[in-house]
Amino acid sequence: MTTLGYALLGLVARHKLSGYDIASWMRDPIGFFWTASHSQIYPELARLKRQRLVTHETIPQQGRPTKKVYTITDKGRAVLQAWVVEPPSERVSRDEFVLKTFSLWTVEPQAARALFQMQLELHKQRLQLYQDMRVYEEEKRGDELRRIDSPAWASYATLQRGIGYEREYVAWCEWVLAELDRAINPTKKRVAISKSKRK
Amino acid sequence: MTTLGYALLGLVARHKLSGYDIASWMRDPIGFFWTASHSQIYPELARLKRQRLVTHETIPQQGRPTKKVYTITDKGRAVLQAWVVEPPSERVSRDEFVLKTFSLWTVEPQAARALFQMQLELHKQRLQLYQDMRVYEEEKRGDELRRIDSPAWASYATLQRGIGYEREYVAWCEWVLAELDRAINPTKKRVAISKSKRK
DNA sequence: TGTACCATGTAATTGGTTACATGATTAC
DNA sequence: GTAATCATGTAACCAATTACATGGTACA
Repeated sequence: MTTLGYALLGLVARHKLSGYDIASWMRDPIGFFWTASHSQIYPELARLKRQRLVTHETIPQQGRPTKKVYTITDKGRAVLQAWVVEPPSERVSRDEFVLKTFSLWTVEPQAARALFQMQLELHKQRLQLYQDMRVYEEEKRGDELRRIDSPAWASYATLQRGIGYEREYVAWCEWVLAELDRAINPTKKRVAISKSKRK
Repeated sequence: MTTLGYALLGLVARHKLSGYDIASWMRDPIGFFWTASHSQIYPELARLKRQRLVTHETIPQQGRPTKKVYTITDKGRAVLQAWVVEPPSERVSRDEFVLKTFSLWTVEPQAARALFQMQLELHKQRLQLYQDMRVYEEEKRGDELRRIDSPAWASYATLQRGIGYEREYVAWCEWVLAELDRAINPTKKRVAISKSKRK
């Protein structure tokens, strides 16, 4: 079984979904840390079906291609549960941007600054988005978010991780920018820039 | 050019290194967010050489295989610099553990607890390690860490990211554990468990 | 008339991991 | 003796991305 397989099981354990539906969910990363495209999803669903971890109904439609709607089987649920509680195989989380930072000493501070400014904006935006999602979920789900056996709670837990991740990324970008600024305006005892000091 | 190629350029821009040396550095992730094994490194070095981005001296040794020590070329440095300031292609950072969390609602709270406890310890350890490294670097490098055109500063910047990442991961694990505990000891107004409250 | 959405697949390519292959030296 | 370190490579496999392939409906 591949990790993608478990991702798909995790989705069909929640809802009946077609391959197309799954592909739409996974265009944005599910749980904020996993994506896949339809070209990976369709063959994987076929594999899951051969292993009897999912079944599907074939639903003919008027004026649209026939679709297959997948459901998890008891065997599938058991396999999913076994995987969930298994300690994860720890692979490095690669981050191209941090790798760039590793060689940041080779470039002009001004260019580095522009780069980090962009990245800061990107992560600020995502953070804002996730925080809005949190507010929305809290309002919409209410008590469901306190039941750890509800899918809503699990999604909320991954959302928390997304928020923490982005918040930390933002803070790090700001730290690097401050370092770069220190080098760009050489020590003139920077006074009263407090306007941009939005903390 | 592949991202790995730039990682190698970033290393040989700092020191003269053999393929073996590079493989040793990259067993642990460089910049805390990139690894590679020798089977990937040797062919990539050959490719970089064909493109004249690196050169090597062949160094025969007594009682050891001849080694090739690589250096970056001017062309290589130019290519590296151009890549560094280029905005990164944004790929999702996959995290199998967060994906497991997405399906955590399907399993027993006790099993989930054990899982998160393990993960918490793991990230606490890494955090401690990184923090020790920071102290060590600060003592050893001193003023070099204030010069943004020094490799030491760049490494320090990536270390900061590693620390932030792990600190946030720890906080998130603790949050999930608190949630799980809330469900495990049903609302008995948890009093005086303060012994295990190590904050 | 062209773009977006619904719907499902296969093929080619790239990047990364694991395994295969060889062989001397040093330290326990 | 046996494991770890030094030293370099190739081959096989797997996962993920990008491209190829088809075709109707809805909407601006």
